[in-house]
Amino acid sequence: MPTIKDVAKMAGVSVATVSRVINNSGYVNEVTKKRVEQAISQLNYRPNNVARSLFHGRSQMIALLVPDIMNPFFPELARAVEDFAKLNDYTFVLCNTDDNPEKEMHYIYALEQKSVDGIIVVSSTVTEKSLQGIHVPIVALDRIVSAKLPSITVKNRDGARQAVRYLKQLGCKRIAHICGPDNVSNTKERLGGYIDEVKNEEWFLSSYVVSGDYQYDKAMDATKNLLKSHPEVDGIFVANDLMGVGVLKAAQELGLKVPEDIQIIGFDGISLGEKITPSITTMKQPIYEMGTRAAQLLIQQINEPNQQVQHEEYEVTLVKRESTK
Amino acid sequence: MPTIKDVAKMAGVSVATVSRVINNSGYVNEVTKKRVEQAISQLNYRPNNVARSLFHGRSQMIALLVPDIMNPFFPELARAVEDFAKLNDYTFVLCNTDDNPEKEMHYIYALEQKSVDGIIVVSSTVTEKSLQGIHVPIVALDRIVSAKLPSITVKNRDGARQAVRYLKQLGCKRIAHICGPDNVSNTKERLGGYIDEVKNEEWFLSSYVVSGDYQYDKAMDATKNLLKSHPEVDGIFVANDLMGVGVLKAAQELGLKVPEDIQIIGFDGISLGEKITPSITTMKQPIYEMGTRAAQLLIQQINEPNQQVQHEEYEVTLVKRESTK
DNA sequence: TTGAAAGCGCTAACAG
DNA sequence: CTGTTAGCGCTTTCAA
Repeated sequence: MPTIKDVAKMAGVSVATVSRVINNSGYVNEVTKKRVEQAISQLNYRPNNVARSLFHGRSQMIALLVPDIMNPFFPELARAVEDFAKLNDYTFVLCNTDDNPEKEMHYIYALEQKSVDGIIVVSSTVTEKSLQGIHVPIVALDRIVSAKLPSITVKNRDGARQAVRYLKQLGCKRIAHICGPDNVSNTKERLGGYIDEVKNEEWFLSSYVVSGDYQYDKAMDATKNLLKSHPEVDGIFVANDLMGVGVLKAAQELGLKVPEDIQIIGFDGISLGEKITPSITTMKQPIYEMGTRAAQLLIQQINEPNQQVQHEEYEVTLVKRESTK
Repeated sequence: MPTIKDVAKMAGVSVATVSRVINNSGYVNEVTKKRVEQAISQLNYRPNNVARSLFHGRSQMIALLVPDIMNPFFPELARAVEDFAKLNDYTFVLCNTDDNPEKEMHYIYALEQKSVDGIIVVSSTVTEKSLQGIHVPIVALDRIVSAKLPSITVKNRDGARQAVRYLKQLGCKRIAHICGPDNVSNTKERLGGYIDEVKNEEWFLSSYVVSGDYQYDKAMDATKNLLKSHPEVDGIFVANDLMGVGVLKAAQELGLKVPEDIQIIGFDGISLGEKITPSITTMKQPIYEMGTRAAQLLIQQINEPNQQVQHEEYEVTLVKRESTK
């Protein structure tokens, strides 16, 4: 790999001049500029970004930490962040944390030590305390981490209420809820919305709420158990679409017809939900918009570190599909 | 952020000694070591990796470039690479290229300029020529890029033949094929395998082959058209599982029962294939193993640059599920 | 308009 | 066992 010195030598100038040409900064004679440019292209020179980062203390790189790269929700989010990053000349990288606090902190440390300029985290284990000593700007996405961290989320409670009301409106008499892991902020909110709507129903039982941990497998198992012990359930509000697919599978394996015997409504609006049969009715988050906005907020933070902390909440919208009547 | 100097000052030693402590290299008195360690923890010092990278010319980071992060096949692959990277103390990052040559080269350049130690690419647009002037070790995964690049792939042709033979064995009389984009190496191989098995059948028509571009939407549309003009088709070999889901959807929208009216077999073995109903019979690739092996090969390359170029081909295995009888 | 030189934070001879 | 120093490749004063 040629360095700036090689270029300087070849062009018969100093490295400072080459630097000026590369960065289009300061004065440089048109003629020498041409000479330098020629040397650059002849040597196929590309500046070493590590050296640049060392000097500037930044790397023009941002990262997104997601808990589960296999849940399509996160790749969709990643796409948005990536696009916005590219538009703003940031290199984008994606890291998978398994919602494992150690992996999470490992990445955050590693990235900061690489002078990453900012990090967007989807996390339920990062805390204000664990972030002490971290200086990179961080934005929380999808889940609230701390009041001190800017965040982009949706109106989970609202969305959940809408979902449950819709099931009622469709005639469901016994509505259950498959929720996420209880340490995730949006699990609580979605569960809260469900409870709001059912707590005064005389049919409501606390055993109508079971956890699927935001995972397909667990949701499927949980649903089978639920429906075996509570065959009267005729509607399920599922806290995310991935689990929704599992609930569907469970229902079908138990010989139940969807939506005739049991109606299902999910949350997220991932595209997988419409790819399958029956397609899943869902509370759709503006995924792309959220990812974009998180990236935008992050870049703002990077450029002006002492912004006011913002918490933005997006609306979710009901998308009617085949898993409901 | 404290630097090595701050630590040195606080501990009353030179930066060299601090460096020795950090890296556990050379001799250092137990007592001074303790002092240094104390200073480190008091200052919450973490070495600046950019400076290290600049010195060493490497970053302990590897990257994976995938064409479509929304196709679950790639996240699954990514998981494997990530795990192996972590085991070997490499930071892992994932980049999405959309199979867009510019994005691909952009990433490759950007990563090389960041002193990334190695790159695994799933690509159909990178060529030997476009890689001129690139010095990072590269390993091709899933698709062959050039004879000069080590690669990890599967026996696509073989797998395709097995798939088609299985459909025949199940009684299919007219078997169609939904293939991938024609610039991808494995599209040709899978198509080749299909052709091998059907070219001598008197029923075979070239219009039984249509492209779905490895995308859900396109595969669905293509299948609808296919089945409208060729209602006699009773079996489809689909070049990947994601398209398989689309084919399923198309069949169902046309009112066809799977597998009663039409049987479907996919390729890849992504976990989505078993999550849906009916689950998709498929030719399963050893995804995790392949990702792991690619990472291993890459790290070998990094450590000993002039290895012999290896091309490894894994077997695929038939996994019978509900989309076939 | 250009060059010399300091320095970003770290490591690795080399000398003591 | 420890410190001094050069240098990784680049940018940016400061002088000329």
